[in-house]
Amino acid sequence: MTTNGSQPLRVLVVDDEPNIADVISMALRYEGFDVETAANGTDALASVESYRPHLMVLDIMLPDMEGFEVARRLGGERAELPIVFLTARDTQEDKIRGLTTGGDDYVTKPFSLEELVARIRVILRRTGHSESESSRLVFSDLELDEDTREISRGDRPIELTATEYRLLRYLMLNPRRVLTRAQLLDHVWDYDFGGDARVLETYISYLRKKVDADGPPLIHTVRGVGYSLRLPRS
Amino acid sequence: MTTNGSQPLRVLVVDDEPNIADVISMALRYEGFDVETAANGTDALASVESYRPHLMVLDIMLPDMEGFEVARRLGGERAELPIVFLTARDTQEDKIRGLTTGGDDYVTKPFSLEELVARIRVILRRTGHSESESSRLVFSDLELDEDTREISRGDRPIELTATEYRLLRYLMLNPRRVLTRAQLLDHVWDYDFGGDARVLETYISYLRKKVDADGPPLIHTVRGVGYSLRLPRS
DNA sequence: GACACTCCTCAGCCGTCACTCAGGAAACTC
DNA sequence: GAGTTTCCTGAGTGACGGCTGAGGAGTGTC
Repeated sequence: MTTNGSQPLRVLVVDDEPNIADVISMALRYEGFDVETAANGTDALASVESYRPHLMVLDIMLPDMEGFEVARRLGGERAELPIVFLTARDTQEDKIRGLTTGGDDYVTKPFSLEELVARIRVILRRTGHSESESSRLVFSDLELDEDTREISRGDRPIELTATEYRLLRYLMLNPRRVLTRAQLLDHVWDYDFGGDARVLETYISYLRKKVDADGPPLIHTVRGVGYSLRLPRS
Repeated sequence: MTTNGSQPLRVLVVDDEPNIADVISMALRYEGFDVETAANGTDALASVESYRPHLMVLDIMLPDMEGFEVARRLGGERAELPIVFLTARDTQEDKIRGLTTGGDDYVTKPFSLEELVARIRVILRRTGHSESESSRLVFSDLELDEDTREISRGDRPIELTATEYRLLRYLMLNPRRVLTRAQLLDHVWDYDFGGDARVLETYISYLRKKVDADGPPLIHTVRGVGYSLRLPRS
């Protein structure tokens, strides 16, 4: 679904916390990207030279230098390498502003993997690196536009909240596949979400009310495992 | 959106601060221009020869010579190369006025990227290099003329302040797409703006009062994400 | 120097959203 | 069919995001 034909897109993930770097790179590999990681700014710069990534995920806080410094030292190559910055929530946003240009974006920690992957997708699509110029996800008569965030079932528009949107989007990215509760919680909720796992059920319930209100149900429970987006097997 | 068919327009960016040069060149590449940079006057002159840009963005303060000097030394080519000068806010404007010819313009630092790109667009359109002869942005019954800066909704003219204009223009350049708060702040406000992010809400409020005063609302809030210019869904 | 205007800050209000909780329904087990 | 586990969903709540009116600082104008 996300393969780029013959050449997978290369993403360089730069974060000094191994846990974070691993989680991100695993998610991206799963999405069909080729991934390398670096744990500090020096290695990151070297890796840009050798690995030639199409996009970089760059933590602001690195042991040897700030992420901004890495971006600055890229010099001319900077222009061709879009960056998704990772920042702590309390970081002043103004530090980032001005350093992010048309192609860049940033995500505040803690984030959900869905959030991060979605941002990466949008950027790669805009910079023309992605094969799919369309931003629409379609399953049966259910459609989701990632640019405008508009959702519709048949002709009927559907309004979703932010969390509902992330959940439905993740389901639509993996149609027919059974997604475990753990997968859903990991991808849709922030990675440090420690709350009750039953939120998921609540939000599945919300989604059903809005998405499966009329028409055959698309959201199916797989008891003991998780949920799946599929057509009813009549 | 901004591609020029087969031949992208070439812009030479001359600034000795790498951060500034990078930000500008990234923004312009993102807008579909072909970009080269130079860090001083000597390189700039050489690059004009070899690169043959359609337009030059030229900082006044360069390590080896003033931007004016660069312009002067261009000699005969000067007439065919429009220049957007970058000046510090405290520079005497009369110095610039004397040196800018009909096709030129200037922008004071710090500027917003939208501002700079808009000026470049206007100049290229006037010199006949741009493919789009129209300077009008239209969305539904809302119209914005980039040359005259006139805005109207239906038959009713709308008066906007400078910031309101930049904000509405950026929204109209990206109709239907959801623009994040970060994107809006990056593009509409000066690149070193460090103030409260809530300005954005204030200006959205102003715009709504003027633009959405009568007629269906076009400016929509996407909670937790940003804003979007779109028609109400049924 | 008075005035007008624009930009931005600030604070209070309000609605909505994310999440929790609990009762009960459904499904599986034996 | 009883017991157990899993899941569904309505109600409730705290907190956050967003809107807007008021006002201050800065700048240009006459």
